Amino acid sequence: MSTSPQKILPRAFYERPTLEVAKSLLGKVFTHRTDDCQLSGYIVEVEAYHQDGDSASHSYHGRTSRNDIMFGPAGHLYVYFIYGMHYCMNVVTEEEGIGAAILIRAVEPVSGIDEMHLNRGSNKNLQELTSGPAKSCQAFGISGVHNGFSLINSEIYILDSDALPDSAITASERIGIQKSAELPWRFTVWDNYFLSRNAGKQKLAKAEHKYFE
DNA sequence: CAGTCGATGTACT
DNA sequence: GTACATCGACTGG
Repeated sequence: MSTSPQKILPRAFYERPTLEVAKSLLGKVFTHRTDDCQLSGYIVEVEAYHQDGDSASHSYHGRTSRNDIMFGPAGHLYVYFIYGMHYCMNVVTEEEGIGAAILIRAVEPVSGIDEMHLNRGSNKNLQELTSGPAKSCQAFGISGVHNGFSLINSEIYILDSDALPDSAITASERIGIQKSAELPWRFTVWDNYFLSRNAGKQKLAKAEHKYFE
């Protein structure tokens, strides 16, 4: 771990091709600074969504009131409500006018873990805290009120970190979708303990911190 | 373990 | 009406 002060990722980081941003988001430190504490964790699983050729994307059929944030400037949070009870969070990519974003599906907790337990409710083990998109939102206290928040100058931001080696990153099909299901636009930190699902047939090893020391 | 299924609100056809 | 970028409780082996 570097000893230099950690830097908030600038807008230029997000204003790039979505698949590049998705891969380079792995290992970065998602952070929500609240009045009481700082919730943070390494991003270990993401999925890319784009208006071009991706019928699973909320933006595929054009701009609406729900997906409006996806078409706005990069570096903002797109939060949506799903299945009547859950929130999922995305980071908006590409230049303004293009509807693209990256779903944050799993995080490895770093700080504020006690607060995450409170946010998630009782009787959860550590792995259950953030091993899914709606779990991560709940653990980090993210909900619909945060839709459209800037990741550049608000209490929600992502800190830079050293890039992971390519050998640590796995691409696979996205989870929980029917359309465009063949696109390999899910990116994971290989074998991380906090993934929402196992990437393959391998037994899920308790390998957190493997790439983050 | 793996598979199934109900909960529950909103966007969109 | 129907589908939905999910989760957790429950079943059976």
